[in-house]
Amino acid sequence: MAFNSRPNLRQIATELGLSVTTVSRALKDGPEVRPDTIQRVKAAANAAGYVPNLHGRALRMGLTRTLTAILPMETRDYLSDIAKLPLIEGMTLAARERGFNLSVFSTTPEEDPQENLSTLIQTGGSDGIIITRMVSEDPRIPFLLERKIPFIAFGRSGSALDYSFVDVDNEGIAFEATQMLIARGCRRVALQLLSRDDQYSAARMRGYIKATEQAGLPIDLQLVGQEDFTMEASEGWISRLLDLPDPPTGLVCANELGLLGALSATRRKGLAVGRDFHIVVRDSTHICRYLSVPLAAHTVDMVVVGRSLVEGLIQQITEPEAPRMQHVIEGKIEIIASL
Amino acid sequence: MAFNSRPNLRQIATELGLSVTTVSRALKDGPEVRPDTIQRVKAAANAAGYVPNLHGRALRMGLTRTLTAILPMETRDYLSDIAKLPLIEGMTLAARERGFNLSVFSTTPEEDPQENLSTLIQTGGSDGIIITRMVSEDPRIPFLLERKIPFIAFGRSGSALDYSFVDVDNEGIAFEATQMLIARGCRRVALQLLSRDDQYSAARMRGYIKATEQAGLPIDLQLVGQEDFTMEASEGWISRLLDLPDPPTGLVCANELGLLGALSATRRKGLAVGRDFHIVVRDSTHICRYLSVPLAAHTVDMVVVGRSLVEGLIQQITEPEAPRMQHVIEGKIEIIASL
DNA sequence: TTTGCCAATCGTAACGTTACGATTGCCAGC
DNA sequence: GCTGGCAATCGTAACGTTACGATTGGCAAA
Repeated sequence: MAFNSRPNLRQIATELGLSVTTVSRALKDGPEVRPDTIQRVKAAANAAGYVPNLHGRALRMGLTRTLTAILPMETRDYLSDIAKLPLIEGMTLAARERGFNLSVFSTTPEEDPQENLSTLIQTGGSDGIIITRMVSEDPRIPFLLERKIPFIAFGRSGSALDYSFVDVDNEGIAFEATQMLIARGCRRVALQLLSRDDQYSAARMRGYIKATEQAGLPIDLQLVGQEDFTMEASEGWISRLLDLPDPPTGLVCANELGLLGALSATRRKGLAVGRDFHIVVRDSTHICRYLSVPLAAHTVDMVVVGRSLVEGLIQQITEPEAPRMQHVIEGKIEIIASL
Repeated sequence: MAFNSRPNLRQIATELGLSVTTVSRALKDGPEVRPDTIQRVKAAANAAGYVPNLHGRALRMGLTRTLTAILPMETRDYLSDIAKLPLIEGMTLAARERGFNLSVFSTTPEEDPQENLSTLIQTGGSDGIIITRMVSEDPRIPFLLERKIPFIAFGRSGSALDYSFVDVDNEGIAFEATQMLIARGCRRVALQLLSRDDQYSAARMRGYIKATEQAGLPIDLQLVGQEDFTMEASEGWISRLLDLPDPPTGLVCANELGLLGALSATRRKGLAVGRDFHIVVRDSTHICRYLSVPLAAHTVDMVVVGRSLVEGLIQQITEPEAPRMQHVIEGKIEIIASL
């Protein structure tokens, strides 16, 4: 179907003088069909350009071979969304390899995520859902579990429920980042958190505290900021910290926007980043390479994350009884430009 | 289908003591059904949470209500791909409004586009295709036209064939950009073109020449560079131009990477951008806002482009005889940060 | 009462696939 | 020659939907 009238099983069957059943079985190497018949059928199917009709198959088998990823866009600024590109790439590549299609369902922040989910489920035509941007005790998790809809989450929700997820090791990332700054001589390190994502922030906070305590340094909650950091908000926040009597000399940034705000603030104070002030940024796509500023970045391969999400979801669809994938992906620190 | 067993027409029909046919017709306000029956059916369908099964319908009607967008990723650098995010957003939103799903087919540059197209067509399950990154005399156009596969292209191919496309007014953009630089006093303006896309480059070249000639200035082809500009390549190219005895004082950039290279080169030469040297950049997502450099950007609303592509494609699918959409979208110049 | 008409509803087939049980043909064993 | 068993193949039904022609019932006209 879809575009033009493509050959179907019946056409191939009559062409070969076989039944539809035999052709169907032959194409999937059914043991009931004689090997030479299988060869004949495959040759004919190939010649005719036969490809199974997805809808016929889906109707019969209750399987769509389509996965749907729900991707909320920040809209305010696509720079914050750039990590979604390698994510999409990883997801579609992995899906293609397994014979699935990836449907993308982009949403705006104004829309209710729950609402969207219902719409999507009703629209049907998908074997499973990839949800992102998890929040603490995310209501979508019980919602989907109750309805027995296969799904996988990018990010943990902190709920005790048993569900599939792939997450980035935020605790490890924050730990290593803080440790690195301390090793460079920063005795007071600022930590930038995002307000919207509790789990993410909690994990980073744990890593930060662990590294600070391990170094025998005191924890000063003044140095931890958690808000919805735009570039301006980030600039204001770091400016205020730099005005403290005992200002921080290192910063663990939340994301690219946080970095840009911090750079702006340090420039204004006349601090040289990489000498007077050290920054570790979370960067999924090496944008910060282009800033020509000495800093370190903790990067995570989002293509791998995307692939992993798709694989976990497909596993859940094909083997519902298998244990859920719960995969935490490590990042790695890279020096973007040294002093 | 899809996930769980949802109510179907038959269930609702037996529940109401009606036939499947009547229920089906009632749900689409068929004139053959009594108004109060329609009410009853709709109420029951609503209560049961009935939603038509896409595959049953697709099988019967030969329509998938799915569109597929083929998106080649640069991989080397997602920064060059960031415009795809608003594009995706526009496409999915418009598709959703019209009851279509958007399937994304991400490809890597190593893959053969033609090959990909065949795979995709064979996979089926799509009513139409959105192709991007058109090249001169793009072979995909006759390929798809021959097979009568509904498609729309983002970008023109320069071929004389009659097909649907949405394109950005590159000639107008280059014209306005050049004109603006000349108005700011630049008597020699450099133009940066990309090697991969002939149509794009040719259009920009036309706009550049038109503006230069209109101002009565000579055309110097030394100032026009066409290559695969990475940030480094761009920096090298503009550095060489600045070493000329009569260097340019203005630049029309190809994209974000070109801008970053140019900024790096001017910084090294000690030129103040916005005073000694003027830049107009093509920017689809306002990334350049974050550079805090005085420059002008020619922006195109990629959400609009995405919506337009989807609308053109759906039109072609639903009304095959209607004229093809051939839509050129204007950009607009914005001063990002003035001196 | 019969006929004709129209509105309302129903039954059947078909889209292309796969699951499952039925059928065919062949050959060994008696 | 008949039976049992097995390999190979076939036929039918079903998934949920819609198109199309058939059927029903009621009521007005003859």
